[in-house]
Amino acid sequence: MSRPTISAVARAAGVSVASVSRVLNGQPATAEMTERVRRAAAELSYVPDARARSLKVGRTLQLTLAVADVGNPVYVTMMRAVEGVVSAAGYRLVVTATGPEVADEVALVQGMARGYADGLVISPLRVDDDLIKAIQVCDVPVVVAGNVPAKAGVDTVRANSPKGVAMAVEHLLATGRERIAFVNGPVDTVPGTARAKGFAEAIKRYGLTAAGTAEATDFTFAAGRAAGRELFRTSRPDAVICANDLIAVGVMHELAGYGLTVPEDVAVVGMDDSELAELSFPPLTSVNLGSAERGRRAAELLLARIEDDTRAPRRIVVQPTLSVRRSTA
Amino acid sequence: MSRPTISAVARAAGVSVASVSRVLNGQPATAEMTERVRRAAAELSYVPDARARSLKVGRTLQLTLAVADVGNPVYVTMMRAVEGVVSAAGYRLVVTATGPEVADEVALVQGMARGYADGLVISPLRVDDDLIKAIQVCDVPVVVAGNVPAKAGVDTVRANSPKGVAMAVEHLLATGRERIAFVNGPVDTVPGTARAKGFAEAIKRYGLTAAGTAEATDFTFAAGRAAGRELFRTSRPDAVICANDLIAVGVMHELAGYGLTVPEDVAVVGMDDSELAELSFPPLTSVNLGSAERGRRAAELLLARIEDDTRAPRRIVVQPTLSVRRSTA
DNA sequence: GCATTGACTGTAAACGATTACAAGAACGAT
DNA sequence: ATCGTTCTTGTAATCGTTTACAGTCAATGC
Repeated sequence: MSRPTISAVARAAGVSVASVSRVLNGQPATAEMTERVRRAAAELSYVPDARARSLKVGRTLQLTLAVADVGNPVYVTMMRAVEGVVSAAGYRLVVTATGPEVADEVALVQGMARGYADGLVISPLRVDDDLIKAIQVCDVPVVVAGNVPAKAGVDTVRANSPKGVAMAVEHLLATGRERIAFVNGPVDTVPGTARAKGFAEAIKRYGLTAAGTAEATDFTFAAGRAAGRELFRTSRPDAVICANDLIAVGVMHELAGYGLTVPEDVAVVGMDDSELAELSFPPLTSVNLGSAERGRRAAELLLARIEDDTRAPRRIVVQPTLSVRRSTA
Repeated sequence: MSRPTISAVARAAGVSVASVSRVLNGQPATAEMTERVRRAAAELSYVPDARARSLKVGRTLQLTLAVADVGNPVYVTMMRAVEGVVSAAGYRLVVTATGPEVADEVALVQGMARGYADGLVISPLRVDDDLIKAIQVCDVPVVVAGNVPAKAGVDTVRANSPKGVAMAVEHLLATGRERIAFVNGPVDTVPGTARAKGFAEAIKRYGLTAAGTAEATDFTFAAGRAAGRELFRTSRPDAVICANDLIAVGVMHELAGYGLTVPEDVAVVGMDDSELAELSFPPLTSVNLGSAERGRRAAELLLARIEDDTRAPRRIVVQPTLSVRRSTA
């Protein structure tokens, strides 16, 4: 048995479809009309068809969040934050995983024109001109949680990761470390380049040189572990800053394998301050790049843009904080 | 400038809308017709409206996955598995977080009637008659990843967690442990009751008594930590089985606080064998309840059900395996 | 050369809602 | 009693597609 339509309800209540629609959407009607429609709708357990409704009114009440990897705890944090804002505003959140390829992201943005959703928050790992162009010509509002050039003219919420790296360096120096190494993620990603630059600047500012660097092939535990092995083959730093928490945990595991203890022999700092930082052992000092706040602000920006499409694009920068835990004590 | 519609394309190409639709959907047409339509569509960068299309054809090509907590790594695993199957079949995956309340889940299932998606995989923490009834009367296919009574007559994929707990007990006994404690999650949840039952049966079978039990208020790290504290106030087990990995990690942190080392003083076993088990320190022995496989099978069941709605409901049970790591070495 | 076939193409009716517009009812003012 | 106003309700158009059906036209067979 198929779903009842609005005309079935109208027939059952003995009124017109227009009246049913009006009553169910809270427009004024007599008490008797309201009663009859309500009763008939309940009787048939009618629920309006979202497809038809969104075709007519031009809105789906769905928003999309696109992230590179649903498994990365930092995206989980962002997801929760976005979900909170979005559902409070009466929208449903659709979470999509883009692949690691920038082409996937371009396809996703172009696909938005199909009207699946009323807006998009995208957190791209890699950005190129195609993606920016796709966002610019996209006819549904898009907010980028990440770093794109100001001249692109798109709404943006980003972290200040160079400053975050600098905070980590300062903290390590202040706690007496002298030979600081850096394990980055893939340098052809947006966060990768930003963090590499931040580290280079920070140590230069303090007149230091890097006590070793390595590049993980990915922002994952396994890649972090491999990069840690690489790093310790040639260097003996007394502190390691890592491009994210997963890499940091990988490095800590590797250190344990060499009989080095954290924080006594080597201090380790992660980035993202994800739930993992708290769970890891020892608990990981981590640069909080404000993923929750970034998610929240991005969602708010998107809602505002949906409200008023003529507003000038805004670029929000969320400042980092440092969560000090035992891994650098 | 608003999106071009199919009639704009038809006008530009000098043909009828029906022809445009046919060409774009790959139905036979003359080479010239195909060429003209393709050219006009590309010219206007036309993409068909998903809302209108799904209203007409009655399908959205979206499937929904509903989980209680997007942050729980076990759901992340399941999510990835479902996403893989679903996108290979040409569907988009919509991930929704239900709240912890069963009423939220009922509302979600009822809301499916709006036609947001063509099917639903739901992994409910708590199940009651309302939820089962909602699933039964729901006119879009639903697959439950979890445990519901056979007489409910719904497609189901579930884990065998009693057997999983038994495997953990056997492993601990085989490695010389004698005083086994159990830290459960909330006992009013489906996995909570199943695991409590499994533990009670297993230790009885081996003629043991529990060396202590505690109940975390939630399947989270913080709750696990608190439950660990509770447990060790009164008991001195040499092994602890935990209802999931997050709780296990919480317990391990607590143990470290007492100067007890894992695995020398106390062995710890988690459940779910999530990514966290590998990351934790020491790496956590964990019962793999097959979340990836459960996700995969659930997705396949859903696709099959969409294909043929008359099939008798199936109940699939995925068998557990044990991933032995250092926490019980 | 004409009827028949077959392959394409166009016309128009859906899908299920919302909503502009018109029509009818009720009511008070003149 | 009549008119105008206001409030409620119904009729029908509309959103952008797909698709059943009918129509056109060339090719084929006799």
